[in-house]
Amino acid sequence: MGETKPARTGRPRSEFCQQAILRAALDLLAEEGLAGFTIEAVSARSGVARTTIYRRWLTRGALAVDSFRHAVSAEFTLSPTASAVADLRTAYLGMIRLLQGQHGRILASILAEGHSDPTTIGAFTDGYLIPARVLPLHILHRGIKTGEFRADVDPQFVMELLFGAVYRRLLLRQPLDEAWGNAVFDLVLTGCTPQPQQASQTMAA
Amino acid sequence: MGETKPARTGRPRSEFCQQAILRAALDLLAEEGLAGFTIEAVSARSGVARTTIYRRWLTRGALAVDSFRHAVSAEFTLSPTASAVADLRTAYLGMIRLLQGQHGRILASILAEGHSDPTTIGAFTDGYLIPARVLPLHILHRGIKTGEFRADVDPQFVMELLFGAVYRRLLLRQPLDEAWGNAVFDLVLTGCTPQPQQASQTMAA
Amino acid sequence: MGETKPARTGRPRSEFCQQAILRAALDLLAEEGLAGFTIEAVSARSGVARTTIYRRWLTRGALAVDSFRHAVSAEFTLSPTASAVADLRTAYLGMIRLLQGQHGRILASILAEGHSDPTTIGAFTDGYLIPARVLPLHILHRGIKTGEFRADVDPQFVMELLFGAVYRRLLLRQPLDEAWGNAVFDLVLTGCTPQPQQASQTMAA
Amino acid sequence: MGETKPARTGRPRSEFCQQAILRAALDLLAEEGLAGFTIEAVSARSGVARTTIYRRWLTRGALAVDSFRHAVSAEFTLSPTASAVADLRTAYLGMIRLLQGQHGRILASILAEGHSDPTTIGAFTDGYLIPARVLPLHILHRGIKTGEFRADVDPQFVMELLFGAVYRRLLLRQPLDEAWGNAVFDLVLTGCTPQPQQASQTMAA
DNA sequence: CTTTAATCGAGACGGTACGTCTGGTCTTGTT
DNA sequence: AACAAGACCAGACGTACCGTCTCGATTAAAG
Repeated sequence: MGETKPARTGRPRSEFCQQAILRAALDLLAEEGLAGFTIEAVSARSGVARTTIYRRWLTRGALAVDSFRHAVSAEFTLSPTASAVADLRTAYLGMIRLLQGQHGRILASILAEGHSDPTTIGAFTDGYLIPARVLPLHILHRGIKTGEFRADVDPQFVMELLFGAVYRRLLLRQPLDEAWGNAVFDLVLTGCTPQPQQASQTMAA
Repeated sequence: MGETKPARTGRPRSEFCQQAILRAALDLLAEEGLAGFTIEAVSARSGVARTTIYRRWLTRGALAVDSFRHAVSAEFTLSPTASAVADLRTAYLGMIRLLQGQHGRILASILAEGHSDPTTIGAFTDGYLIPARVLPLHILHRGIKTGEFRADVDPQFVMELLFGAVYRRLLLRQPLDEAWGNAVFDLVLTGCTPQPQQASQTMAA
Repeated sequence: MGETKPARTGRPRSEFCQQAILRAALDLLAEEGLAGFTIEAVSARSGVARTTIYRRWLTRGALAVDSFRHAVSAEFTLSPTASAVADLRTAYLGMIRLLQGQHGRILASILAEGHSDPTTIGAFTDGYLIPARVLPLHILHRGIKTGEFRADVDPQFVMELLFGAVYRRLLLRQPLDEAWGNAVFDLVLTGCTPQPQQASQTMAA
Repeated sequence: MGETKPARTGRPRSEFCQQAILRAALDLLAEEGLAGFTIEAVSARSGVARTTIYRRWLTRGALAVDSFRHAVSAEFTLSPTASAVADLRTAYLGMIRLLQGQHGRILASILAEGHSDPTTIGAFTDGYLIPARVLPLHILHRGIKTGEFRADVDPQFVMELLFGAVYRRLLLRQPLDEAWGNAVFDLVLTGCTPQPQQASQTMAA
């Protein structure tokens, strides 16, 4: 990888600094949101010089995304069952549970920051969204094969609906709870499962 | 109204300034997003003194929300037809069409700003969301009465799903197009219309 | 006078306002000096509208000078004795006593303000200094006639020395006390009274 | 000195900036007095960022005093003669000559600023007045020893009278000229030199 | 007994400067 | 090289007053 050998010579980067910075960034994002999430503040809180942070992250957003990944990583392990629907629901509710606390606030920060800085959403998409989707997409594809889901269902599209509702609540500072998550899941699922008669045709008429 | 007599005395506020400020704010939000949306910049662009802006809006977010309302107001007129479903779809697609351009960018700005400033989402909810929902909610209630929608459908919840997907795309800078809008609408609708057999029960099993 | 008929018609100016403004101005100058002496503050404290103050005084300095005059006026009555020197000393010490408190602070304000605004020192000179000097100058002239003072003494110059020392102490925030005042008076007097042999000639040699 | 090692680390302060700021401050004070002497203006004129100025001087007055010192420093060299009186007169007239131009205006600015800000007069006293007095006080003490001045003369007090008159003229915007300076000096001197008979006793009587 | 004309309170308005905060860059010496 | 420390430029923040202006509401004397 190009990443493995960026610096062969000179003093190596301190792993200790890395941890201190990510920790401080995470705390600040959780406590005060974007407003308090300032390179200056991260530096002060972590005890690492400002220069060091700038050297490692080009933008505030990149640091935020890395902090989020650092916090969420290794949170997920899922033991698959026979039912793809059940597995998906478990994964979805797990995510909602996670986002109820600090992590939801941080995710919202990233989305907000992304509005002014395209590279942030790039980093978020590539660094988190896509990897995180591998598992649920896999479940969906499995379900399509077993017939639990309709064949014409677009897995990406399903994810979009499921999480669109979540993002909206996060940004509007409305609470996420499991009952609500189940309701969202149920409604979306209804549109994904095989049914005797297609409803949408009638409507378009 | 209680609003008509807030200040009987003193020099009245200039309506000209009001327009100039809202216009400038709108343009800046559309062109540069939150980053360029600075009171200083609004002042410079509108030719109105900074103090005058501060006098009228307590926060940047409040100004953003007002700009958005000012721009969107009187965009909507809907001639109802016999079908509640068709009316709702028309309204939804109309909104999507509107948000494809500048207005989408501005709405995203408001959501982003709202992350750091709770009053902004308050202003957005009270000043825009709730009033704007009156019409679609009315359509939904009508549809429930006529049996086009299932009786146990929560209109608020339906709106949440429909627009959650939209907000998510706006924030992730993904394009809104009508085909996509129709697909969202179809899927959500499937979960709202009467069906021979309830799907979700089977699934939860 | 040109002053008696500036406005024959219309609503006459309120004497009550005049008093309230001068009072408030005086208090502010005494309490906070020039820094707190703001038209806004005078307005707030006096309860009189800002416009009204601007209508009556063209500059801040003019108001300050008027306040000082208003406060000092009618403080002085002097019953002359046989000795011009004694009368002058009495007047001088009386002035020092007066300037020990608030009035000294206010006088310093006027001098300070005058630095940035020439009209203020004009107003001070014409409105206070010159009238206030009439009495001491009269005493000095009397003393010259009686031979208590040397014939070649310039009364204005004597006043300058006596009060230069006072102004200096006021501006450098050093205390004025009567012992000091007496010392100043004695030293200056030595240079004004007839003496057997002229000292200064020897010195210049 | 404790001053030599206040900050060993970090980027050292730019001497170039220091000079540019002091120069600009001096020019502004001379040209427009306190009114135009604004941190903003100093920054604009010197080309140095506002923050840099704030970092180095806590108050406007402190900067003014430093500017004055910077301008006056190394103006004075005096070659002592046999006569203490002559030396003192030379020093006094030298100072008056210096204060006739820009420097007088600047000194007045400092006194004026000092009225609202005690730290300014503190800085002025400690940073300029006291050091500048060393030489004349020395002359006076010498003169007392040699009998040119009376033994009971207080040197500080003499200086006070000499310069009180100067300050007064500066603040009242009256011109300083050498003839006047000589007259002040003569009069004050008369009170300091040995005389056949004490005048003040007669007066108090 | 109306005009008439100035005063008064209230507050909007365009400015200017304040002092603070953060961003990003740079220049030191130290590790 | 990386790192800590901190100077530096740039620019927006929100506040405080400035002096001017527009209102409507008083208030006396003149018509």
